[in-house]
Amino acid sequence: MPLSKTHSKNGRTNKGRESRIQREKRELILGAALEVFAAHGFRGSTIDQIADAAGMSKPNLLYYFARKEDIHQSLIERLMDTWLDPLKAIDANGDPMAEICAYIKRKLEISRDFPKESRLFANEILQGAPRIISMIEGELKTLVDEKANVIQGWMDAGKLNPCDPHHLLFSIWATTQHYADFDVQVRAVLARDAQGDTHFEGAATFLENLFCKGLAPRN
Amino acid sequence: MPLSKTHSKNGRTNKGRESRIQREKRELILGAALEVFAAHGFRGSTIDQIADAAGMSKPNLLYYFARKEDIHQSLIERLMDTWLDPLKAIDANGDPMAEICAYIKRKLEISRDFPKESRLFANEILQGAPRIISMIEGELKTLVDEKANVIQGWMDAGKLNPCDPHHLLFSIWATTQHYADFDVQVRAVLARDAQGDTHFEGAATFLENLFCKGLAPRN
DNA sequence: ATAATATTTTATCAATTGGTCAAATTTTTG
DNA sequence: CAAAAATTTGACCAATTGATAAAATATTAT
Repeated sequence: MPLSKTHSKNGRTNKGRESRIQREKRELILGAALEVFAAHGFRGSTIDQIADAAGMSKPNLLYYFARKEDIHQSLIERLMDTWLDPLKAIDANGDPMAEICAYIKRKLEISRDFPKESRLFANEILQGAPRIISMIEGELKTLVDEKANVIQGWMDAGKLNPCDPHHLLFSIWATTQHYADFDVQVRAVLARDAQGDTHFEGAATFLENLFCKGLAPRN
Repeated sequence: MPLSKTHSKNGRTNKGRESRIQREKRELILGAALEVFAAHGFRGSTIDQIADAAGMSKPNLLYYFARKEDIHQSLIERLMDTWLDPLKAIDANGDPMAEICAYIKRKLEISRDFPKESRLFANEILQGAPRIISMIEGELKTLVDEKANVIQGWMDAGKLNPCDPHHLLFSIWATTQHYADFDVQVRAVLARDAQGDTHFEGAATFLENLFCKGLAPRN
């Protein structure tokens, strides 16, 4: 008996549990979909491509995710934690300079370790964020405003060179995510002989230098 | 007699000239295509969408550009000048700090005045730059290496805080283009009442501050 | 004006796309 | 082992997509 309807609609088996196969195959599909969506955006990606990349037939894939949209949604959801965690981790009680440097470092590590996730996010934003705009306007904005206040407090206390905290966060996002999103260009321009992820070290050094000098309070 | 073959293959009319109608319609199409490609990437955009946006029928559009690829190619080509000019304008004989500040300002103005072009470029890079990788590895890399040398010279002369010039350029590209490419997110996060392009002023102030302090030589 | 040329429309195509269905197969459970 | 449930497959479908052909219309040159 095909259970795809029951299964697909609530994402559960009859007994209310996910089988081992389901867990594994869903994971397989999400991995393949991440690759494809990151490279072509939502509209530019096809279910066939994802099924191919996952090594399964299209109807089989659709047994696990009833619609293309659902796969994308799943990816975005699990991406969000990865995306917001580093910002959440900024500690209002820590040393201002150290906190911001640590944040930059963490964001850069995410670009290095999860470049496809970064490109998935970038694609979504570039295309007008149709599927995550509410999260951006809600959860993200709230969190950003909160941390911007923390940073503003540090500046008011003379512990950081005063500047707009929102733009500071933008510039940290931009510079760090650039290494994942514009990876092709970065590699082409640097084009050293052996180029694994070596440029990430150079980037870390450069960014620490830039932001440390740029944010150090005037004495 | 339908001249689409002759016309489409070499982009010229029989008499070797472009008619007024051809000039105007091509322009109309490119404008519409820029909008669509910037929003959905190459694969995510359809000829129908572009034709709709240009207010003409699909076959009529295909009379001016025989293939979807050709429209995209045309856009990319005319984009390249806009993209490389500001970098070319960096003057080795100018004042280092002033030159870099001016470069940042110009790049930010381009994000403000040509956001769709920026997103078109970002989409192309994100998707692996399949259609412009040779330009990146060739013309762009050559130019970047040349200007990186100029900047290195300034650092060696003690006129700039020493750091990797390539990463410096990356960080300028990233921070300025961010305001075009991630526009939706920027607006959502800032979300002030009246928000035309006001945030570009804030961005200019912030970036000048950041890079000026970050690059000023230690005395 | 009229012939030549350029532009636009209508109709159409084959391929691709997101998605469905029922049958076949495999896995799990009793 | 057998029955039940879960998974996989192959055959389809309607809509969309990139593109073409030919007829109809408009423009330009003589």
